[in-house]
Amino acid sequence: MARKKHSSAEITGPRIRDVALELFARHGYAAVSMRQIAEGVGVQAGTLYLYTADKQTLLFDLMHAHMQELLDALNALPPCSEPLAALEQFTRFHIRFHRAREKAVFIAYMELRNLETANFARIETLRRAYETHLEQLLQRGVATGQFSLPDPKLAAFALIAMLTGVNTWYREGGRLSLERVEEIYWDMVRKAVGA
Amino acid sequence: MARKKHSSAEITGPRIRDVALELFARHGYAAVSMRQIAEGVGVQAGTLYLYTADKQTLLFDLMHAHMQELLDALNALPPCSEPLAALEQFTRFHIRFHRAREKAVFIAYMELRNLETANFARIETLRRAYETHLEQLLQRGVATGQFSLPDPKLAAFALIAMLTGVNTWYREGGRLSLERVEEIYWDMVRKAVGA
DNA sequence: GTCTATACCGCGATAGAC
DNA sequence: GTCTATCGCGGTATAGAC
Repeated sequence: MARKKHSSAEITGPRIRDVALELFARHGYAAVSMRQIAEGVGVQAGTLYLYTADKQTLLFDLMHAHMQELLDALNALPPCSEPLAALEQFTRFHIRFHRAREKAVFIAYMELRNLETANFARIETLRRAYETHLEQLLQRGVATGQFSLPDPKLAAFALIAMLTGVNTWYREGGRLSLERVEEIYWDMVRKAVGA
Repeated sequence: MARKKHSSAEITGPRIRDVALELFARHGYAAVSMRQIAEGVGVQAGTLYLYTADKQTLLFDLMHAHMQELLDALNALPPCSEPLAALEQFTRFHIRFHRAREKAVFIAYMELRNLETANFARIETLRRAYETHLEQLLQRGVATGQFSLPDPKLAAFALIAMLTGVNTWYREGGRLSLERVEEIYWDMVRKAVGA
């Protein structure tokens, strides 16, 4: 069976990234060794280097894939020209997307300082694109008079920080369903922009 | 001069904490070595162990001192029974206090996972006390009918995340003064609670 | 109180057998 | 494709001289 020849290789690459994501999120990039990752995958440490150039590249690839997925998902949302409806869509999307990727989100925020300069710049560019999307949405609402905001840029920062904060306290099976959390946060977002 | 005998000891302890704060904030606890801290202080690595039991204790002491200072400063604010005025006072206090302690704040949020279980529990207790203070303030405003909030606990989480987020983008000498930033955030906070 | 020296360990990464 | 073995380095922490 010639097919068998490459089957484990096709599995090992993604497995390495899964294990690294888990361990980096739990203990932090600097605190996790390549040997630990290898143990989680079930291979020897040297084997990792068949799939990644080095530890830094492994971190960058995880963060880059996450940010790219975030932007792709944002752009895949149904178009929505009405500012208030667009803001509600963004709010619910942000909470759901980030909630479903708790580990990747954690890494994307916490491990920025462990990226080498060039890698850092690439991730920051993607993050800025996301922030700018919200900022422009808010500006449209201000232009139509539906929102009342002294500074749309700061408002974008403030809202993103507020919404991402859900990840720090939300636990599956807790007091509130995620749907209910979306409702409560949307209520605060709507009021905060003066709509 | 017998006084001289202990003078350097009285200086070295705080110096170690200053340097550790700086390095932990910049590179992360796990990425910083005791040798680096010693070099920053200007002593040999072994000397650090005259002032701290180990690296973990050094981290815990920094975080604990920060959280204790935060609560002490909060409790030292002039009493304010009127909910709207109290919320404005809290908003401005939070932004100013956190802005003035950028490094300690960063560590207090980022290095929680590097604390051993017992140390983690102690820090979490202090953090919860701070959150509860805001939650109860919001509840008073709901009780008087001045605030309109579906869930004061979530609102407390949301507002703290939003306000702490200032630290991620604010830079001295940037487009806006801190006083102006306080105004803009207070405007959003006031609206978000339905006041 | 600070130094030098060092024990002991685990790190990232590579070489070469199979 | 994965293994074993290893290089060279740097980690935390301690011992003992001064």
